[in-house]
Amino acid sequence: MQLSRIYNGKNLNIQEIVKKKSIKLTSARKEILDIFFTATKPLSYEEVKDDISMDKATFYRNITKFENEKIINSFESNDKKRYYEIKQLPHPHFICTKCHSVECIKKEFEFDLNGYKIENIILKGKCLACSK
Amino acid sequence: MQLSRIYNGKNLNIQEIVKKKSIKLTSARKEILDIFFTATKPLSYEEVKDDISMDKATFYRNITKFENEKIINSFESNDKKRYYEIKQLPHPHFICTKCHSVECIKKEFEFDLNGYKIENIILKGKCLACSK
DNA sequence: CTTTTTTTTGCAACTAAGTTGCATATAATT
DNA sequence: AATTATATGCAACTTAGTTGCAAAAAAAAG
Repeated sequence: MQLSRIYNGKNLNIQEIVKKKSIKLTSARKEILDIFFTATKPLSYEEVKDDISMDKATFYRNITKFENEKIINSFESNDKKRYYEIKQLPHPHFICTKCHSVECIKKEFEFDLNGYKIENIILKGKCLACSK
Repeated sequence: MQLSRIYNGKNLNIQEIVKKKSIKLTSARKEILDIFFTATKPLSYEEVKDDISMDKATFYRNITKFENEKIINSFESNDKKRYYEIKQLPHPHFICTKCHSVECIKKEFEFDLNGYKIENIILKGKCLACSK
């Protein structure tokens, strides 16, 4: 189990992060955080359910807690599912309207709407494979 | 009932548009198109249901048809609802993560991801009222 | 370390946006 | 006007996510 990773520019482990947020580190929460810390893209419940041992109610309740504590970030896709990722430096996401794949975009993107606070940018369209 | 509007740069009326797409012009479809032609922002089924006389099955089936015919465009919001608008020149949308309001953004944007075909840009964050 | 209190978990039942099957109604075609 | 094709309403269904509740696990108190 990988317990540490770059998080907001600092190399922290799960215990430290959770401690800072005063969340009890239960085994269910360890499982969830471990999966999302090692993931390279946002994942839905469907994509992780076979790798976790808890009930879906527990998964969703913990995810909600992590979101409130700003450890996890989420957004809706076209496929009616919600996708979750560890909150890192803000970056755009791409969602394919054909195959519903979700990717992180490394490229810089700036968009200034004065007065509005932009938290996430989602680009929708056809991914590399689907636009051929 | 407003039956014409600028559509893809041309001033067409509903009959002409529907004719071009070879869709039967039923009264349910007229109702739907009229609402979306006069709307100034994307709307969900919930927001229009009191202004239409058809069953929700009919609404969704027709919306799906309009999407296939590229008359209507849709995207998912944070509130689990789908939002629909008449397909016009591509423009970004803003979704408030607090009050769930949906707006069209007039401001120009450009984002080039080579190989990817971008169809819609969705900015998520706090709207003017909610970021105070 | 044992008891009490607080938080978390699993289970099952629920919610709500959107979908589907089917018989009937409406629109377009002949 | 009759025929054929398509659209509609209704009710039943689907499914991601939520909620109530009793049991289990942690933490706090004694």
